[in-house]
Amino acid sequence: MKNRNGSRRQHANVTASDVARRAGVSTMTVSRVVNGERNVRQGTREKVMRAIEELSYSPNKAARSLASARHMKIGLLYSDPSSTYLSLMMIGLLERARQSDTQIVIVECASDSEAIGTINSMLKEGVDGLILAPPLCDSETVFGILNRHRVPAVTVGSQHDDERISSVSVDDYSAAQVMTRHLIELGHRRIAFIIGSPGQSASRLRLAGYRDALAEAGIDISEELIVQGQFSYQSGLDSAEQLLGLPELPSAVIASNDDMAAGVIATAQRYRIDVPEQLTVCGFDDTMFSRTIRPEITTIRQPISDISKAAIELLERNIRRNDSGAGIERHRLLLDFHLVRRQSDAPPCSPPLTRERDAEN
Amino acid sequence: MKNRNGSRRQHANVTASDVARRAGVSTMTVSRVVNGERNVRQGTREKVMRAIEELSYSPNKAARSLASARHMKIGLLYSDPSSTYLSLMMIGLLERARQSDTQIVIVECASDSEAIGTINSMLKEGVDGLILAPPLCDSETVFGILNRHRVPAVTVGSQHDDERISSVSVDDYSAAQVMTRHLIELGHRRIAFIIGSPGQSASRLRLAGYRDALAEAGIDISEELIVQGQFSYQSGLDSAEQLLGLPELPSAVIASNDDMAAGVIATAQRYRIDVPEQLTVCGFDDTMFSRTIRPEITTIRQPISDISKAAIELLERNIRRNDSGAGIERHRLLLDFHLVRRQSDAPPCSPPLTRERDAEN
DNA sequence: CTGAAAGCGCTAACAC
DNA sequence: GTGTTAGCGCTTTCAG
Repeated sequence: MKNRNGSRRQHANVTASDVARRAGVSTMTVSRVVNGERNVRQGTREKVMRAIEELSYSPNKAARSLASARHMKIGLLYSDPSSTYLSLMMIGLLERARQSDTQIVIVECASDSEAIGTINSMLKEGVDGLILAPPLCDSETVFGILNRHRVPAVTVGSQHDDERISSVSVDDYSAAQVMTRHLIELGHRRIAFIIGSPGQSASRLRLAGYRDALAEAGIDISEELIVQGQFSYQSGLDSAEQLLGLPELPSAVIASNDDMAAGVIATAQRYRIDVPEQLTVCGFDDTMFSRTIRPEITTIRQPISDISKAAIELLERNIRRNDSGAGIERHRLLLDFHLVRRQSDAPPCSPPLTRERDAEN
Repeated sequence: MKNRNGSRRQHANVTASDVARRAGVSTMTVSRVVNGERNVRQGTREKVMRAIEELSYSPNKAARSLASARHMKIGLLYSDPSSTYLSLMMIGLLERARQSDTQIVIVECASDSEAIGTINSMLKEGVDGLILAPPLCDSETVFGILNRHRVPAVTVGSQHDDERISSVSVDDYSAAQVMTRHLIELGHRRIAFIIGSPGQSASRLRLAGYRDALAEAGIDISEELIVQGQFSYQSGLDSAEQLLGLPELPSAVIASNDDMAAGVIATAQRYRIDVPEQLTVCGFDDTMFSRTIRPEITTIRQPISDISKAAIELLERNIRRNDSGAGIERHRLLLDFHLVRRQSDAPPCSPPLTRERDAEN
C-alpha cells in the first residue's frame, strides 16, 4: 500500500487536487475554501467542505509555507527551565504558535552574555522576531542588541521601559495594590513585603503597589518590614528568618512570588507559627507551589494563555509591519489578573503575636 | 530594500542558488554540502562552505520538507503541565525535534478518554507518530487505540509491557535498588517506602527494587513501612503522617518521587524531627523540589535530555520503517540514572528515634 | 466568482 | 563528482 512517492508520509497523500477532483472544482477553489476567503459561492464552498471531510484532507504546511512565504520563525529565549511559571508560559506559546503556522525555536540562555551570542546566531538562522521571558525580559544588554539589529521583539511578564520593545504582562503595580488592600481590609496593619530579584521590573512595580496601597490607607510604612528576596524558595526562607526575628512581628507577609511565599510558610511552621491563624502569607503568580503546599497559598493569577496569545499576535503583526517597511511599533499590553484566595490568609489574631514562642535551637 | 517577493520574510532571501552562483557550482552541489553527503570533492565543498558563510545562508525548511517529504509530524501527549518533570521533558523533546526537522504537536489530555479523542483527531491531521508522557504512558486504553490504528508510538518514563509500543526510560527497578542499598550501607534497617500512583509501571518497579534490595541484605520487610502515595506533595504529607504515627519509627523514608519526599520533610519538620539527623528522606527524579527545599533532597536523576533524544530518534526510525512497509519495531530503551547525594540522607541516629517527641496538636 | 499558469526553495532520480 | 530535469503541494497573479 505504497503511495505515489514510493514510501513517504502516509497522510500527506491526500492533496488539494484530490479534493478538487472530487468536488469538481479547481485546486484554487479548494485553497480559497481552506483559507476561509469570502469570494466563493456558498454552494461551491459546501461541495468542497464535504470533499475535504470525506477525504479527511489536511493541507500540507510545508507547501503552504513555501508558496505563501507567510510563515514566520520566532525565537523564544528563556533562562530557567525549572521555573513552573516559565514552563507554563512556554507551553502556552507553543500551542498558540502552532495555530498560526509559526515556527518557534526555543533556546535556553543562562546569562545576558550568552543571550547576545544566541540572538546573533538566531538572526543568522533567519528568525524574524524574538520573545523574551523573565529575567531576560529586563536586560538592557539584550534590548541593546535587539534594537541595533532592528528585530521585532516582545517581552512577557515585564513592564520594562525600553522604547522600542513591546511587552505583554499583567499590571504588577495594581496587582500588588489589590493584594495589599485585601490584607488591609482583613484588618492587617503590620504587613511585611519581600521584594523579588533586583533589576526586574516586576519586582519594582510590586513593591511600589504595596507601598502605595499602605499609604492610601494611611498606614505608616516600617522599612524594617521590607526585605530583599530573589524569587527563590531559599530567599523566602531567609527573608522569613529576618522578618520573624523582628522585635515586633508582622501579622502578614506578601512575598513577590509563590516560591518565596512557600519558603516563608516553611519557616513559619518551623517556628510553630500557624499560617494563617497567626500569620498571613501571600504570593504572586499562582504556580504549582501555591496549590501543593499546605496551606494552599493565596496569590495573584496571571492569565498565562492570554499572555502567550497576545505576545505571539503582537510579534506576528510587528514582523509583518517590519517586513513591509512600516517599521516596528511598540505596544504595551496589560492583561487582567485575579486575586485567588486560598487558605493562607486570615484576619490578624489578637492579641498580636509576640516573640515568646518556643524558638528553635 | 525589498526583496523579490515585494515584502516577505527577510532572511529567506538568500537561497541555494545564490550560494551556487557565488561558489560557481550548481544548487545540487550546495544541497549535497548542506546535507553532509560524502560524494563532493573537498575543494568544492570548501568553496561552497565559504559561500554559505559569506551569504549567511540557511536552508528553507519548508522547501526542504516539501521536496524531500522527509519531515515528520509527531504528537506529544501530556497530562500534567505543572509537573516540573514533564516540563523539562517537553522542553527536551522540543529542542531535539527541532534538529531533525520534525514538527511536534503538543496537546494536553486530562484523562484517558480525552486522550482517545485527541489521538483520533491527531491522526486525521496527519501525525505520523506519538509520544506518550506519564501517566498516559501506562494506559491500556491508549495502547489499545494506538495499536488498532497501527501508529508508531513511544512512551517516556515508563516500562509498560505492551508488545507493540516502544519505551524509553531509566531502569526504575535498579534505581530503587541502588537507592535502597545506599541507605542500607549508611546503616539503616527500618526503611519505609512510599509507593507512587497505582497503575504506573514506575511505581510498581520502584517498589520491587526496594523490596529486593532489602531481601538481598537479609532485612525483614515490615509491611507497615510501605504506604501508598499518589506522586503528589499532599500524598507525601499524608503518608508521612501515617509513617510517623507508627509505634516504631523508620529511620529512613524513600519516597517514589521528589514531590512526595518534600511532603515527608515538611511533615517531619512539623513534628520537630530533624532531617537528616533523625530521619533520612530520599526521592526520585531530581526535579525542582529536590534543590529548592531545605534540606536539599537526595534523589535519583534521570537523564532527561538523553531520554528525549532517544525517544524522538526511536520514533523517527519507526515511522520510516512503517512507511516503507517494514512494520513497527518495538524497542525498550533503558538509560543510565544517577544517585545524586544531597543533604537529606545520613546514618541513622542511635539510639533510634522514639515517639516521645513533642507531638503537635 | 472561478480557473490557468507559474513558481516558492529544495531534493530525488537520473544523466554525464 | 557534478549537473539536469522534474516535481513536492500549495498559493500568487492575472484572466476570464
